[in-house]
Amino acid sequence: MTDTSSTHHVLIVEDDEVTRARIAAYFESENYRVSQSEDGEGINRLIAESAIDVVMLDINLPGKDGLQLARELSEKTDVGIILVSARSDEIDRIIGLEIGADDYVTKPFNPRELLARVKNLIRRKQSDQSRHQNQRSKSFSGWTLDLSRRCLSSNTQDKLSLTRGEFELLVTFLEHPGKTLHREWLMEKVTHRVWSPNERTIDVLVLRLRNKIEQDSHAPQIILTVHGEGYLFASEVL
Amino acid sequence: MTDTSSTHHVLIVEDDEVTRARIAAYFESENYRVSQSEDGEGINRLIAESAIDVVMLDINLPGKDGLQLARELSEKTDVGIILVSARSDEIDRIIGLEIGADDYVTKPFNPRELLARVKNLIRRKQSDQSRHQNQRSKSFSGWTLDLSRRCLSSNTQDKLSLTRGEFELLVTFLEHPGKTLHREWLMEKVTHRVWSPNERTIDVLVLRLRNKIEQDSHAPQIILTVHGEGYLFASEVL
DNA sequence: ACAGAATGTTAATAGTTGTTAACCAAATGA
DNA sequence: TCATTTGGTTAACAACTATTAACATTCTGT
Repeated sequence: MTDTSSTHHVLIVEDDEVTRARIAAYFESENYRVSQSEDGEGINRLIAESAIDVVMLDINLPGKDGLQLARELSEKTDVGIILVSARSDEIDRIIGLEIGADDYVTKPFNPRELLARVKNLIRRKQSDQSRHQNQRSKSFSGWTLDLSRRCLSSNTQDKLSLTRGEFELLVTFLEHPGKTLHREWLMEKVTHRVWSPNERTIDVLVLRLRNKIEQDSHAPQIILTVHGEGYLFASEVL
Repeated sequence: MTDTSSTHHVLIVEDDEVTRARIAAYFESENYRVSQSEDGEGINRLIAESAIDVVMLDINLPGKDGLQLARELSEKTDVGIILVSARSDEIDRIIGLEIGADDYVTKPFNPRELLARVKNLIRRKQSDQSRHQNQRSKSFSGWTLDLSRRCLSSNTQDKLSLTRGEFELLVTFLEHPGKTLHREWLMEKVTHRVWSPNERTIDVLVLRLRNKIEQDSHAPQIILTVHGEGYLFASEVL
């Protein structure tokens, strides 16, 4: 299966254009897919939609508070966050605030150091992920998904088989419970294609999955719709 | 299992054409079957489809990340992976080996060294395999396959004989449980021919095997279909 | 060369996935 | 508030992919 994103995708949020371009060029030369933003504007959306692995976030942004942004991101997404700050005392404050960032760097920094931290973070995230994947099964609201047999079982009902698409979608939800997942992102994860506006592929897949797992698929309890955003897996996963 | 040809099949993934041609020529002179790719594009597919023994994978590929590629390969296939890196960066080394690569070479390297490592890896893989093969039998979901007598027995039912094709197919599945095997690949392993689209040979063989080993061949539990991909042996093998 | 078995091929059937469009619900703005 | 717009749901269908029975061919042992 050819992945859209075999390259890791990083986002640089930094208001100083020179610094930004320098970091971007460095990461591009290391074969990263690089996105940039000069302020925090719109990065929520960008991250939710385009499978970004790590954000390098400058704290001192014009207008927006970088810390607030970091908090939002760590609440709403599973993206890796590396905070960049000009002052080391500020970093102390951040650590105290337990904001959800995964790592931090103080200016001035060596691009190599930043790269090393990014690599390290990606590796940490991936080994978390593969620990997830190595589980035999996952349970949620009465159902148990058998990952090796690709089927669902429940205590109340019979075993249920899932189609490939339904299985992939459900696995994706189970890996990110409690986060709103956008169509763009789901499309990339499930079908390895990019989503184009007005496409209903994901909606139909959600419909079919709901018909199988929801008690009343017209009043879904497990996979919720977030209007204008995407879908949200609302059950606890064990 | 005897390969199509007595020669081993290696894949060189390297963007520098001169280096690639040099390595290729060297391996060809040593009677290897050599495939080449200048970027990671499509090698997933190539490996899934054409019985490659070892991939030599340059980490610094244009556009694609060799490490990510290595991870995908080691998750989805049982191919041997040797990473080639321009830098002796310790991080790369650690990540590489953690990610599922089998060996590691730094540039500049002597082709003889690379050859030695490839030979070594093939030997390791073969001794793993022959440990497999030296087993008298393999068991899975109630069945025991007697490898020397080429027959199946179970506690509940009578002994069952398998045809050559069914036996080869089953052995192939038993050697790669939990991996989705493509028709192309199965075709090469089982019948030693190449698969052409719309051919149903493998499907029919799977059908016949299912009829013998599945409780309900219309709702298979052991050999699963992965729509658009291939077949997957879903039982645990001991 | 023959019988019988194994294997390969074909085509009708069944199932999965993607697309469309009609319909319904939520947000928006006079 | 109601009309309008935007976004979500869903059935129906089209395109694609897998299953399977029946038949054709090849292989094997005598």
